[in-house]
Amino acid sequence: MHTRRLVKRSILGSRVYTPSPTGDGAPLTGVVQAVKQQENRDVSTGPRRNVYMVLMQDGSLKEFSEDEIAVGFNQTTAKGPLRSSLKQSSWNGRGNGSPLQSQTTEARKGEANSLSQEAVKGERGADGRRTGRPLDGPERDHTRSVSLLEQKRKVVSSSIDVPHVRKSEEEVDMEKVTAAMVLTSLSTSPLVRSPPVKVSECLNNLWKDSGGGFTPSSYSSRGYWSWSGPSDQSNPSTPSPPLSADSFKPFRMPSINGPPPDDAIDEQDGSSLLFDEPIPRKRKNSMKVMFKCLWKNCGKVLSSAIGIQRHIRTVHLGRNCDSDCSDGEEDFYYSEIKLNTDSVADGLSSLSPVSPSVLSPIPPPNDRHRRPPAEGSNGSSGNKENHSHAHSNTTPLSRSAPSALYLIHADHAYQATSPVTIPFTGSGSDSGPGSDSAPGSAASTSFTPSSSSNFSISWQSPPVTFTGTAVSPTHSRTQSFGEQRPQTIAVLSSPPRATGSLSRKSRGEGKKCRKVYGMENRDMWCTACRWKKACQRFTD
DNA sequence: ATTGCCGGGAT
DNA sequence: ATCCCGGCAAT
Repeated sequence: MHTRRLVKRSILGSRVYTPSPTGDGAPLTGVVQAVKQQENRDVSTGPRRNVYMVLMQDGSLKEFSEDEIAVGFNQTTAKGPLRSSLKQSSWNGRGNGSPLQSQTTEARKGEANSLSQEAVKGERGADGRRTGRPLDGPERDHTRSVSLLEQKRKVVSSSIDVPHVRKSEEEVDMEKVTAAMVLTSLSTSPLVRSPPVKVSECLNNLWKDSGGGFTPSSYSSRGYWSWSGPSDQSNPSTPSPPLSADSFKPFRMPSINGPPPDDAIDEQDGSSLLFDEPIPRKRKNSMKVMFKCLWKNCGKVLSSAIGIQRHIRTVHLGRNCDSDCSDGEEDFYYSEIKLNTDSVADGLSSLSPVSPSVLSPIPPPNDRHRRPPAEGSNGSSGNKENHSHAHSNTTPLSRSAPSALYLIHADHAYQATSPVTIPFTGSGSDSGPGSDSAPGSAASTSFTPSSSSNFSISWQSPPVTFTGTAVSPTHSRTQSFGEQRPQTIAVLSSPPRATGSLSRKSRGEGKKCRKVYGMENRDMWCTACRWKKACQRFTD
């Protein structure tokens, strides 16, 4: 998306010169707050005449026509941006509304324009900036009502000298961030998200301070969003509206395609979605996958596996190397969360084709592959058993958004059982899977989630297998009986592990090789018994 | 505690 | 593929 192009067209927040009200010829400077577009109704002024709301130095708001003001010192360059910024203004048609309200909407668009402010500033140069006067009493009162983001933008644009040389890396970052923010704001509810920029500081710096004040540390990519980091950690029950991430994710994709651009992006992603939208919105097609950090007290949720891996690797595992040197350990510390905003009832039924192994939030604590985060900081002794309760960490999550169906998909291979094979005993050489002699059994094994768009999950078939009464019709006692179990009938059921204990073959009652021959005659056992597999000789 | 055997590692 | 074993669950 061409952020830069879009962005360059805004005039909002730009400093302009206005004719002196006293007519003494000394121009005043002001900052464009909004643009009114007087459409054809005002024919006298010509077609598409613009009126700019300009916040003057003395705190007053004045309207100026397009002809009366000039951006910066260069009047000719002003016209372009001025005119083209029409569509960005939300003031139009809302002139009677409260300024704050309209600025709220406007502010979000303003975020997209922050870059343009740099561009404009480049044209404006230092001259215009220095004409500002120190702020004194009345001005402060007035400017307090100016939207926060507006302030931020202005500060960024007016107080930082950004030489073009510097634009290489940071600007690219900024563009990404900006793009992300714009897209986020477009897709989220119009709730005001107050930026963590201190208003008073901004106001103070707005006019008088051209140098110091606001230092855009790393172009606010990390600094700007950093508030959610600590609070997130200390407050696991932070409402985490995955739906915003939901809508956010598609826009993120392009940036993820390449080499993961920047840690800040990923981090910010998760952070912003935790912060962004306290009120989840319903979406139609709302099955999304998020990745939740299972580390104790972390619970960070990111929308990309890369991001969460990086998060775990850097934050928890304390590894600084990039993703190449990952040994896959991160995999143990996050889990996939499937978010479903449909009703729970819907969720369960609609879910099964999508992810069959979705049920238990976290693999059971006895899982030996899942190591507790031992090497963490100081290794506080309580951590270990806590980790096994990692799934309980998700409860605050679900509590905070009760309408959403949270399904944590443990995607590790060891949790999936082998594909269901339906051996047919007897009949000599069973010619392969194609034989459809058993209606309804074989066909179900190769289930392709046709309706579920583009999930490329090549999931194993569900593990629930009934072992039919082991009809071993021609029960030969030869060792070469073969390894297959007789007649295991697979049944596809949607919540595969719900009947977990059934997945284990019920214990055989009859004699087994071990019983019959005893340990001392182990060599007489059937191979399965020797291998501690299900006995094939004395099947029940 | 014993036993059956699943899941997975080693070769 | 074969062999072995840890460990779970049923008994």
